[in-house]
Amino acid sequence: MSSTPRPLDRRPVYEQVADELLELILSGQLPPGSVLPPERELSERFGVGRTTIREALRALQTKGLVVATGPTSPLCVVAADKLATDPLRDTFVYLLRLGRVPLDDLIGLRAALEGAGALQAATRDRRPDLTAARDQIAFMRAAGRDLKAFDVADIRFHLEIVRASGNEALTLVMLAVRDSLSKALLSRLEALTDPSSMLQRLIAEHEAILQAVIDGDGEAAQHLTREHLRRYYSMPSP
Amino acid sequence: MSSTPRPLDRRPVYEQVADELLELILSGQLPPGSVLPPERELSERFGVGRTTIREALRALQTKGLVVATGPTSPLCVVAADKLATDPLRDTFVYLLRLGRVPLDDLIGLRAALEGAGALQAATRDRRPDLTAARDQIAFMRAAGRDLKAFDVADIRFHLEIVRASGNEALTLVMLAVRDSLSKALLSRLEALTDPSSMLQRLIAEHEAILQAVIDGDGEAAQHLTREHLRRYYSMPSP
DNA sequence: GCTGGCCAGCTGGTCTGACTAACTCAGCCA
DNA sequence: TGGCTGAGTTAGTCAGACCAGCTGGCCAGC
Repeated sequence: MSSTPRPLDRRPVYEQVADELLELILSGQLPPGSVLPPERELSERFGVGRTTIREALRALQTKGLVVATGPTSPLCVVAADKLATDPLRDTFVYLLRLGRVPLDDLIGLRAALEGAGALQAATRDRRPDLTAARDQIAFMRAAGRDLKAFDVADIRFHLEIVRASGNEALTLVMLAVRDSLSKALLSRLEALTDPSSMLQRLIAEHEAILQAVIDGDGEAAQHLTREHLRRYYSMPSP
Repeated sequence: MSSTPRPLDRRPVYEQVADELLELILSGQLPPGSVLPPERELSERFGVGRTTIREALRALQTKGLVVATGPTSPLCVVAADKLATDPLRDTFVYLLRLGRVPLDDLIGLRAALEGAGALQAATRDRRPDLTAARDQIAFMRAAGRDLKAFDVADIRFHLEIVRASGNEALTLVMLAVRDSLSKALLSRLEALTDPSSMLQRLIAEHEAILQAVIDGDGEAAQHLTREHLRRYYSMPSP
């Protein structure tokens, strides 16, 4: 009776289909930006029902590898530059909300990432372009009491510093962690009754960080960044 | 005719169902480890077809929030401590294979994470327990020419150092990055014809890192870790 | 009384066929 | 020429059905 020994392909079919499609995407046979065949065609091609195809596609969609372009148009493979900070951020949110990691650890992770980014930016061979970061400090000054505008410039400044490290992976993870934190913490600044002195201090800290990076003092850049973030996230009651 | 203004719930129903289930999980109304109701019951309760329920569950499953316990048993909410290194690692794999981030950036990210972990481990208030890390160095020595055994101890050593930082988030991300790298790179050690001298050097580097952490010299611990990893990943041709 | 096997019912996995709503585009009409 | 119409295609959704594996209870045989 062992004519078909069934070498343990006990995994559900939709998983196998998802894996095959995944490999087609990762191997480039379904290049980024290309449109996937319609569900019914995939259904025929794989010899499985449309339900199964849909569940496989849903998995790929959740992973951020394929995206819907319109209500009734076929899915398409995500363009490489549009790919996936969302799943990263979501994972951090889940880890936080399910109590797998404490909030302080996420803050520490952001401090570690940005500290390392500043260090790398300050010490890399090719001097990074920091005009964008400098501009953000000017925006912070110009913001005056406009906390919203200040916050935008703040966010942008930190992004530019990490970006100056030239490490795309560092940048992406930092963004994901920051987003997950901002989902957990309401903006600290808005809790302050008289934010102006705090804003002055934040501007000064940003300036110090930028200067350290410009001076190529990686150690200082890292340390200032870490301390700056730690203070920021423990703000109203330092 | 505007009796039902349809306030723009244009998102597909399975997404809305997934969001509701997600919120039930994150809010603790479906606590970790609890069993989800059967698909047919969810179908009735939400007033949607079973197809829709299944697609929503598939999304949650892909995010790693619910897991199948058996071939025919209902899904259950993942236990907090089992949650999600996989989606994290997968994301890095996709970023890498789709060319969104270069390999060197991922290596740099791991160096940044582990460097920061070593720094934190060396400078935290409460002295960390490093006996496990020390043991791993002994195992490396005992491994002799057994590259497999050496590698296991190597992996474990790095894990213990980051774990000594006390930052769970740092540890999780580091593990995910490392796994994604090991999927991209075959073990460097196996490419060497005469690995013994290299192994000696690696052991010495591990010892130096451990010593720096024990000495509380965060800066040295960080620097040694970063350089160690950079060398390791560019190994056969330094 | 206990054990073994049988059976019914529940579950997820899968398929089929059908319908709806929205998009696309060719072709028609003004 | 330019706008409109209608057919075709598509994802989204549903209902119903069947299978395979597991669970629990029941019953016959020891």
